[in-house]
Amino acid sequence: MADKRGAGRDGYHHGDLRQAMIDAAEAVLAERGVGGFTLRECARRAGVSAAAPAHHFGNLAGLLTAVATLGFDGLSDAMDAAAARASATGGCRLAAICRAYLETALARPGRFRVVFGRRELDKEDPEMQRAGARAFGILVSETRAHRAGLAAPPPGPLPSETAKAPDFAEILLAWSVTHGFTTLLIDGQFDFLVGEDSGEDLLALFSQRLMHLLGAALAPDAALANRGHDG
Amino acid sequence: MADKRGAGRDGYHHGDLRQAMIDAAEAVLAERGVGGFTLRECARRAGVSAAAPAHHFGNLAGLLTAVATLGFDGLSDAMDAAAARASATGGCRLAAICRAYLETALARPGRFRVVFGRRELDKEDPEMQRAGARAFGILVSETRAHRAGLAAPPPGPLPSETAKAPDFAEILLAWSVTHGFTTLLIDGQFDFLVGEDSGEDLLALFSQRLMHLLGAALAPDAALANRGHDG
DNA sequence: TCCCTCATCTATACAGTGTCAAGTTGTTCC
DNA sequence: GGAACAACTTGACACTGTATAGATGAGGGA
Repeated sequence: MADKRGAGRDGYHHGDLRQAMIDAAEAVLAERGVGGFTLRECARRAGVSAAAPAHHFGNLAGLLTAVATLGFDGLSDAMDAAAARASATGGCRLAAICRAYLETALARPGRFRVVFGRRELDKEDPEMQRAGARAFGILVSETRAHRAGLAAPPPGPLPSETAKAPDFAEILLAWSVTHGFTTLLIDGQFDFLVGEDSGEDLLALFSQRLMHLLGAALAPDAALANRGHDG
Repeated sequence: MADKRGAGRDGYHHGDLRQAMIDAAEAVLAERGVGGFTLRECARRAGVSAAAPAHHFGNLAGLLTAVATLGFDGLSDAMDAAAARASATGGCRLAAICRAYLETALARPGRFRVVFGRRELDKEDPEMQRAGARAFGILVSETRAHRAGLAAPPPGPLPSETAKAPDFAEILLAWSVTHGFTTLLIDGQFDFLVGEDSGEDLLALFSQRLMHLLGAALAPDAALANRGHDG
């Protein structure tokens, strides 16, 4: 007999508390942000005592790690879809995944902040490691294919095995500019530069300039031109 | 009569609690990171009750805002010094300040994380607004001078008044790549790419590639070459 | 000299947090 | 049907940030 608490809740046992906690966590993150995130509040929304989640997640870090895993996979899914769309329309795949990275983070800032270290996570968790490796693998293979002038990355060995290739500096720079722009935008660091309402303009500007930047800095011959400057 | 609690502590009153709290905050940040930061722990180290700091900082956010102000000014000082050094040795000023940004963050990761939004700050605080505007002003003027082919930025109006200039996209990208690289490096997101001990190599690599990237993407003619790509 | 004022600090209390130990409930399997 | 076990509750603990009221000492005017 499901009472009004929601489907699956039929008395003492919840039914699917793990999923309910994750849903509640996402809702709390969306409403109150990372700073206002609380394990007890999530348990309250799932209609369960404060100690109940411990059986599924161990502790607070465990729940956040599950959210971070979702975040990584959300990034990967969005990047994959964007790359496929770009291939279909003849656009640049690398620019498309960078823009997808930014848009995904903008759609769920709280989740994105959980992924990128704003609170303690369990970095040994195998599921999260898999999701993280998958997301980074997309960045690696797409950057490499872009530099090689290929239409799309060929199927090959796992990215983590080939990550120490000599061109990983370009991969890091492509990721850095995307991640940096995303982080600064989400954290409102650009607010005193542009009005609140011009977020769309900023996004379009990013895409446009990013194209040029990627084209100029990550071209196949870029790694060979080694100038003698000093810092 | 100063007892063993420290200079200036002569009984009921502390003497310079404000500075002592800031020092304690920096120490706690260095030891335990942002996540382990606690107002009560700082008060404990300053040899003072938990409620004492309220009179100087209002609340926890007030103390963190003071630390963030220090962080902004630390960034500004390091960038100014690096730019002057670059001018003296004939190096690229923009690359020098980007590298200084990275090195300053690496030297005090906890302080850097406080500056960039890992915990609640008082964004209306005038001192912090001044420090933030100063740091960003350096980035703006140096990027603009770099793009104009000048040896150094000329004295002119306040950067905040001219920030909406048409070339602010390039300023944002230069900041983004530096900030993104810094954030990812500090948060250990590159750890599975490179070994723990090769931080120096990564820093050198960053400087070298950054030079090329800045040269290619932020050259004076870069803004004019507007290709018809679509995201 | 005394006393008054006021910023500074202490003591105490309160609601809220994460986590642990022990007990309760329901399911599943023999 | 009973046993074993996972899932959940209850109650407690140490800890947090913050509010309030009271204690302390420094400085200024008479």
